[in-house]
Amino acid sequence: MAYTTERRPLRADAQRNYDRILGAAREVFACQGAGASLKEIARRAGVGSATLHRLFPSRRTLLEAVFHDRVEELCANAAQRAKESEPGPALLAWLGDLTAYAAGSRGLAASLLHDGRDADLLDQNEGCQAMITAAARELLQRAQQAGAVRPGVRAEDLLALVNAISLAAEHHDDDAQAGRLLNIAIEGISLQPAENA
Amino acid sequence: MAYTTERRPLRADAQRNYDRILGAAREVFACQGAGASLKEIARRAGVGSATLHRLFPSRRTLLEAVFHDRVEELCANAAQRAKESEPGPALLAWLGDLTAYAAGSRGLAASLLHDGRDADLLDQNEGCQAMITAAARELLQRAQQAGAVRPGVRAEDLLALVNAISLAAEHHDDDAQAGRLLNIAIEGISLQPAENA
DNA sequence: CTCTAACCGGAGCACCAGCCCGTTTGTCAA
DNA sequence: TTGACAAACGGGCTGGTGCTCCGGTTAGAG
Repeated sequence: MAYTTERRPLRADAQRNYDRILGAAREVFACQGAGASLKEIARRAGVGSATLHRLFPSRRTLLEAVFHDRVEELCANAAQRAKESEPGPALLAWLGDLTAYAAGSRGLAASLLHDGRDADLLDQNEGCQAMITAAARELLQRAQQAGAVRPGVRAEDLLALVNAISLAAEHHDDDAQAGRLLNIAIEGISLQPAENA
Repeated sequence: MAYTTERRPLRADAQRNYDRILGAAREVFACQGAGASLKEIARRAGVGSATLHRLFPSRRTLLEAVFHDRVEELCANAAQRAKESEPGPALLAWLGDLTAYAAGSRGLAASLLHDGRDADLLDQNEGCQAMITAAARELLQRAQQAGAVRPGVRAEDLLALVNAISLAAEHHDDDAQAGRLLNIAIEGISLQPAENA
């Protein structure tokens, strides 16, 4: 809840506003999607819009902050999966987690797409993207060493694909679609011949 | 160029404006992406914004009109591919065409996503989406009958995936990514065991 | 307690999509 | 050819956005 820029401790009032904004953003994003009005968030947080823009210079900064804990959780899942399953299944299971999560949090996918060349996000390199990429790379590497996944597949591609799938599925009424699309992708990275069903 | 609503012939001036807007939209979308300002398009077409909104009730209507000919071309490609290749390779080749095209026309993918529940688009069911879906279904069905593609795969899913891939690749600097992602998807739908490279 | 720098937030800017409505213009019948 | 009328036009308005400027407020160090 009290995640802040590590630069220098915020002044007490600033920290309070930071938390309020984060809370409001969580609610608003959840029910209106990631495209929601920032003014509305500021209003609901009882804060001027300038304050919001000072603490979160871009919409994406805010999104990253909002999703930060849940992404951490997801990365923890990755470690857990790695421990309790074989490399191959671990990766697959985690991709499932990821898809479910991304499809569930409306608009996360969309916002993560919008180009990484976001100045203030790059130096603060503990961004969500970086964490997830690291986790994915780890799982993928082990799966590849175990021979469960084709060697040509890259972690970034896998993530991009999952991201894209979530995004696509979000906009079709069909709830099960994300699962089917993921399945297409998975069958694609699996080394074993596909079943003949 | 002179594609119009088939309802009733537009009055001469209206038709002229229709064409001008289409021309301007083509230019503007091409260089600014599909999110470009509609006012700017109207301005460049030498037309009031109301006129644009009357002839094209939504941004998507305009996009559909702009891309209509090229989509037709794409569907013609599908027939061509079907004639000159085996069912399996034909589908794969066409998916390649589709990806290349979608990745090339910035923003088409994004706009096609945004939910199909667009009233004025549904009755005018000769929309791009419908044409492409039909073409894909045809190719897919033949490929499946020939045993080249797993039976579980649906045409809509395939299209959604290609669409998602184009969208994802568009936002990463990596130009070759679309190809790699498509490859992941393809290996996934192929019935033959993956090569051991 | 004082004083400064950090912080606040409303007013303002530029932009957008979409609509209203008085005006112009194409079209068709007389 | 002319007249009448519906069709089409487009400027300007509304209500929204993201973002910034700047005069006022306040936390908190000394």
